[in-house]
Amino acid sequence: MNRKTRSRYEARAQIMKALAHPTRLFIVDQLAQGERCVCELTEMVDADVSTVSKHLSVLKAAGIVADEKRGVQVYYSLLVPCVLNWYSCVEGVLQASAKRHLAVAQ
Amino acid sequence: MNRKTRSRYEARAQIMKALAHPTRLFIVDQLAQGERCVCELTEMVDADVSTVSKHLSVLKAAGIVADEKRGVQVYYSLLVPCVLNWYSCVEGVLQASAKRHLAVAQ
DNA sequence: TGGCTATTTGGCTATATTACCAAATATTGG
DNA sequence: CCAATATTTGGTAATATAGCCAAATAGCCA
Repeated sequence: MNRKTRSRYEARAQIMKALAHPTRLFIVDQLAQGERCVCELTEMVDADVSTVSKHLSVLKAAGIVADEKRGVQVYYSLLVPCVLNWYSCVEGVLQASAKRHLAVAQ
Repeated sequence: MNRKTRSRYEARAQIMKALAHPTRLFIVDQLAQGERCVCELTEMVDADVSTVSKHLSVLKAAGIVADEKRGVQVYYSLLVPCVLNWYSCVEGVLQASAKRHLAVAQ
């Protein structure tokens, strides 16, 4: 793997990494239904505001969400809805794994 | 977010995390073209065999690849080709980010 | 059997990530 | 301006991840 190839895969991995966290996946799901401010997300997630804020900054840095300040609140919105299409695949993996574990147990 | 919801998102994140590494993404791409043994992948990746082996075990634990021992070699194959569909979305994010950076630079 | 090759596992260190708290910043309204 | 609220940032401790080396394991063949 040469340098150019490696950096391409690193860029991709960076984006995947931004999504590879339960709280961030949850946030993305919420934003799929419409924009939300940090306070709303914080209440839904049930973690410290600073924690949620940092999760949002990770998603923003990856280019997955956008933020817009309105008054004292900051509203986040989903910039790339196509990530939602991944779920069917992820669920497929989960179900296949479940089946496999079942088979092993028999 | 209640316990059940959280564990569902954790399961999903686990799978995403397994893919969120440049080397593992590269490996998945190679396996998309057909099964490969650890030694072949090691040569392509250019890292220690033990490192590649561990990456493969992460992918296997997530249910993304399967392994089959044939003689002294172990061949890995892609169990879930649908992950390849994610690339178009990832590339979209990357291009959008590039555009945004360009716009900021102006 | 004994040596050779392929792979995995254990151990270790360096680095990255996460979560919380506390403090800083920004905006609104009195 | 001051107080109150929303958000971000800095600091820190706990945990997770990644890479390498060395050692263990497994199969093949002379």
